[in-house]
Amino acid sequence: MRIATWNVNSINARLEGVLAWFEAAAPDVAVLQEIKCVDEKFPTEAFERLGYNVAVHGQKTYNGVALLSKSPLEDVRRGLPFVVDGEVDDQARYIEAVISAPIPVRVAGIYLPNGNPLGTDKFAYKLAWMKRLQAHAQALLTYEEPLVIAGDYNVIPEVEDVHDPAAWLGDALFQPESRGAFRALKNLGLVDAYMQADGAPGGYTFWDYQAGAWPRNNGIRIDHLLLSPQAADRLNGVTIHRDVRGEEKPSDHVPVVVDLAL
DNA sequence: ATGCCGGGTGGAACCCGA
Repeated sequence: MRIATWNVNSINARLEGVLAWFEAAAPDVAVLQEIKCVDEKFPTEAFERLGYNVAVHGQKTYNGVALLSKSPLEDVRRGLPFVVDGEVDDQARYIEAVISAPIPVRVAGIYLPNGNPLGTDKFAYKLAWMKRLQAHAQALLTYEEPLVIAGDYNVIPEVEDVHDPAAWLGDALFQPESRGAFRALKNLGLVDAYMQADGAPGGYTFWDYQAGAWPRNNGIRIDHLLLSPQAADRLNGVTIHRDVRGEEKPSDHVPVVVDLAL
């Protein structure tokens, strides 16, 4: 079973290229981030024609996530639980479902907050969101089942994951607090699929639109798939579809696909 | 290069992304 994650930077602006990629790559499951539309504006029928079941957690203008699967979706959750009662969150950044394959797998799609600039409520929101994610991941891990938490984490885990580390020292994606929270998440018992399957430096998944970042390969690795032990034990490989970045009207992120023996 | 590009909104200029 192949499970993909892709920040598409507006599903409707990107639809033609996204559908072409889905026809060619044909992942069994995919999570999309930054769809930038409400549920009713998501091109559900176009994906259904390709054989996908569709679950959407959208919002107007910003954020928005979707989960697609050729097998039926069960137990769909939209939004992370709150750690403290009474908290509110109007940003659509989390979707989760159980894929009813012969061996079921729970797949979560996340669009983790960017957090820039530092010293603002945006960075505090990022760290608070990561705490909520950690609490929920800890709960899910108690099920001891195949689990994949995939998406745009907006965290550069290590210096090997960035072409020009010095340029990112003041950025929320490369702060010790952000990297520490990502490590804490992994320390619950989750495995970074790319690091287990490959681990080569420079496995970038994002290149800025500006300043010739793509032709200069000035990239960062921020799109990750974290696996529970039951999923990691079935890991066949990970593929970063970096060529997609060079196509017409690309997203600034490329798809990352994990292959699990499920 | 704390916005050079690019998308969305709304109908110009501004918010947001990483």
